[in-house]
Amino acid sequence: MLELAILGLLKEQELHGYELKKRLTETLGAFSSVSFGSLYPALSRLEAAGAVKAVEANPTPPPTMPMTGSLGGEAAAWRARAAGGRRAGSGGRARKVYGITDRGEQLFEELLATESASGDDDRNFNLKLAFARYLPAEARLGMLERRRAHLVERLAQARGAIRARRERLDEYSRSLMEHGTEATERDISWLDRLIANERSERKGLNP
Amino acid sequence: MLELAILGLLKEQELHGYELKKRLTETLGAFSSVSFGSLYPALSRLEAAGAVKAVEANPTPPPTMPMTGSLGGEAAAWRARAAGGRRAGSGGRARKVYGITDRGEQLFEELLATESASGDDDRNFNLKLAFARYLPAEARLGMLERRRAHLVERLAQARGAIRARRERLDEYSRSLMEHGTEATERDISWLDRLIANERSERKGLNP
DNA sequence: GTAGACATGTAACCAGTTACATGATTTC
DNA sequence: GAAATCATGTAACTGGTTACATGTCTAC
Repeated sequence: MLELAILGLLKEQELHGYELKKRLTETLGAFSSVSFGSLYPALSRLEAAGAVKAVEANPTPPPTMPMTGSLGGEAAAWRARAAGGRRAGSGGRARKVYGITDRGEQLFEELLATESASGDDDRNFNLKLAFARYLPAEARLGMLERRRAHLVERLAQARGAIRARRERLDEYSRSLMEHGTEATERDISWLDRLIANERSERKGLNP
Repeated sequence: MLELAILGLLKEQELHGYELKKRLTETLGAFSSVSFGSLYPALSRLEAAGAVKAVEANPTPPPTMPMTGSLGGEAAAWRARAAGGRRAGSGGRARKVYGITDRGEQLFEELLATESASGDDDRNFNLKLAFARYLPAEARLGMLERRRAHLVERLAQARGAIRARRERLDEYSRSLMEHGTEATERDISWLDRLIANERSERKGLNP
């Protein structure tokens, strides 16, 4: 999971661990806080697997990103390679800037497509959605629909549980469960909007 | 965390592992799925620590629960001790029915009060709220307010992140983040309602 | 000269997971 | 007698965590 997030960020631009962590924390809600203690080992694993490699902090020409047309991130890219070689003008100890390899791109694709049975599920979906733009339209739609189905089922169960126990539920549990079902309802209709969007865009493209 | 959930359920009535798992799954949203592989070891640990003990599946008179006035749960209590001794009329292998001890009650209190720095945080809060009725009013209010403060901070950060990157965010990430902030806003106002409730009840009781 | 941001890494631990092993009882 | 459900448990693994160790550079 963390691997996926790392690869996804490195796909956009080369980064060193410290900067990577910042990005992880501030942009991917799924990783409100990764610790260095898990980030660096993850990077090592990826490096050992040949999915990323340490690059000379060369003057990387604005890394051509064909997919998004994202003009942004430039400031950060600059920050990441500041002043050429390792040990930049600002900041401390020598940094190791990583780039994604072809193997890494491949692995990313696999991880993103995986029906990741294990793990948090909610977190997982959020993370994958953050990288959904890299998925082919088909797969993306499938992912949204599976998620929707899953939430619908969860909602049904939650409602069942509430109905079955309503009177013997204390005030706090009841409020918690009701709030939970409301949140799930909203998640579902949010997904509905995303799905509708996908479909209309698809229709627009191959008429 | 699992320990807390187990103790909380055993506080209400004696249960065996299998039944415990069902309760965990269906009522505590925080444990949508605990596996036996973690439940049984947890029970062993608790038993080793003297927090729970295996009880003779005696004809337990309707376990007097002073705190909640919950009339419910009787059907399940019956199910749990069906037909007296171990190896009941229905179902398979001999079961081990656990009850909470004084040590366990104490541990429960500690776990519930703990500023559990580690772990999921969201999950954690939900679980604790489910047992909030066991907390003294003071502590309960404190817990709600800390949670609120935490969410407010998270909201501010999320908004900052969105503002800072709005244009260079792809459609999916943006939608995800916006949906996230909306959810957080709702969580906050839900908490506000709970907090208001606490205060008004407190006022009602010591005028 | 010291506080604080930048930067990387290791080791011990933790709370859960899956997969496996075992076995009784009921229902078809 | 096969399948489903009830019931308990172990072993190997996973994916993170905290705490610690180390070091550089900048700004006050």
